[in-house]
Amino acid sequence: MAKERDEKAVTPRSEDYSQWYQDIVLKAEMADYSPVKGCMVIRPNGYALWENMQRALDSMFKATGHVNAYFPIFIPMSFLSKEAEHVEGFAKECAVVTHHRLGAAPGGGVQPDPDSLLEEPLVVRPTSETIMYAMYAKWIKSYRDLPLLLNQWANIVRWEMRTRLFLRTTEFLWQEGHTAHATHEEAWEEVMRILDIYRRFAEEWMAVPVLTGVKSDSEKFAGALKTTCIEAMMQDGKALQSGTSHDLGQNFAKAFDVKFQDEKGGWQYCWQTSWGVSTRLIGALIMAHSDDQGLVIPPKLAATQAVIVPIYRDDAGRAKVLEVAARLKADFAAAGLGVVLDDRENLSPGFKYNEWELKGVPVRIEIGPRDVEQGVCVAVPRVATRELREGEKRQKETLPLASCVGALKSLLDDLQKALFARALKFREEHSYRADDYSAFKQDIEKGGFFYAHWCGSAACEDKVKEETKATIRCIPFDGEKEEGRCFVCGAPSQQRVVWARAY
RNA sequence: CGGGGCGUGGCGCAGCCUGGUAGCGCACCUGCUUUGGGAGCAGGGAGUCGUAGGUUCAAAUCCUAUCGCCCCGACCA
Repeated sequence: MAKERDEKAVTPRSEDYSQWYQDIVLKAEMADYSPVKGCMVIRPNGYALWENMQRALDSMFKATGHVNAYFPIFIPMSFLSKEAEHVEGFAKECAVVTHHRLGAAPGGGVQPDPDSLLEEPLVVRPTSETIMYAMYAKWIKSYRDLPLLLNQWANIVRWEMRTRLFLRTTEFLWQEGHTAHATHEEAWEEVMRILDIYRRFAEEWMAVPVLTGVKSDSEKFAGALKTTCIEAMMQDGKALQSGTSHDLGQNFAKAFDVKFQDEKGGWQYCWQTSWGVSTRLIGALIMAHSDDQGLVIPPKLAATQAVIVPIYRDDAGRAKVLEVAARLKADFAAAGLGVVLDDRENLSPGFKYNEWELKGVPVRIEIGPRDVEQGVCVAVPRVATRELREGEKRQKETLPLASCVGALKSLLDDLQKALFARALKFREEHSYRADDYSAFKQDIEKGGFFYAHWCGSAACEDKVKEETKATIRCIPFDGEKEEGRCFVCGAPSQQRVVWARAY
């Protein structure tokens, strides 16, 4: 029995965190490996989550004046080399299209037709700054054309050496916003406006608390003046960069000649921003909330908020229970809740409980003959929203059928809050002040965020990375000014920065 | 690109060392009994053992080559 259970269950986090993560993704049917190395198939359970994320983010972008557009997946190779830093940052991971036709191969099968060699190879976009700004140069002529606030939802390709489901795959889905402004101030406001949207999305929808801050120079986006980010802590104490918003200054504007005539008739280069979040957020969500039972999805992002599991002994009882269950389902659906009635036969209720827990459905509703008799049902949140009472193994709430919809809604609400609170508590319990570098070298092994003084030099940063694998995750915006000394070299420092090992 | 591991019914594995013509669990199909935390019994279908060579009377097993995938590290969202 124990062995059978092992086969169905996920590997416990304590045993092998990385295997646990993989098990969750595969067994909850979020994604699967594809025939192409490094690429994954996002299955309906995973894609539904992405769609809900898209919907929430997209409406926040729209509410702040952004509009969607779509640019080509192929970029002329020469575009990549127009901005020096940018090409250096991405050259190593670009897929290149060199032919436009297949022909018969000598040994059978097909091969690229040598006669179809492209004059200029095309790069599969690793990000779209270059091709978008080539167009911006064409569209922007006057200060009246600014600001230009575009976003696109797209797939991109980065040929990574090592991939992990959702966290880093060769192809992934994301949104990339690209804006052009008349002044640096406006551009910077945009950078911060978007970062705040990302923070709010992470905290309010994903229930994942994030730090916001600026990247050190060595961690910033290739071609940017400044990169701001949201950083989340995973349950193994590692950091996950979950979104970035870049101040591009005029670097790309100069490279692509994106300029406008101001009120006085003079020509000026635009100030630009770019920002993005990707399907990596799904990885963040999994690693922030899920447990050894399986996936945990916050109610606000779940496609299915509740699953109803009917319980019965015989045909008569079955009919009665299913009738009530169906009515309950209709009531939930009418209230705008995603609900599934699991009326599959020959599967025991216990089996269904485990399966839906594995898939992360926020609330399970049990309804059996006893409940029908008393006009109630039993609601079980995926994660407890309150302290368990004496003798209580898991939180089960008995809800009168009459007021069930409202009760479920508030239970979902409580769950959303509980998940955030739990994640925040976890982060706080794994955040430390580090003043002594040699102690830090020991402590970093256990994971967590370490707030330490840093002199600002890349040399100290490199040394730490070399010796501990930890990097500066961000220079937090809300960090207090505090006189101190770099914990590596002892030079003066005005503020603590956040160090951690990262994905 | 280094280090490790793995390719055997749909999934997870055993068998390989010591060659003898493929087995277990789960899943699936049928029937009956079941259903408040992963149900039981009976019957059934399904695998050219990653690929290509070689050794041998005989290869999942030994030898050689090759392909692929996963994990860990260096690069990155």
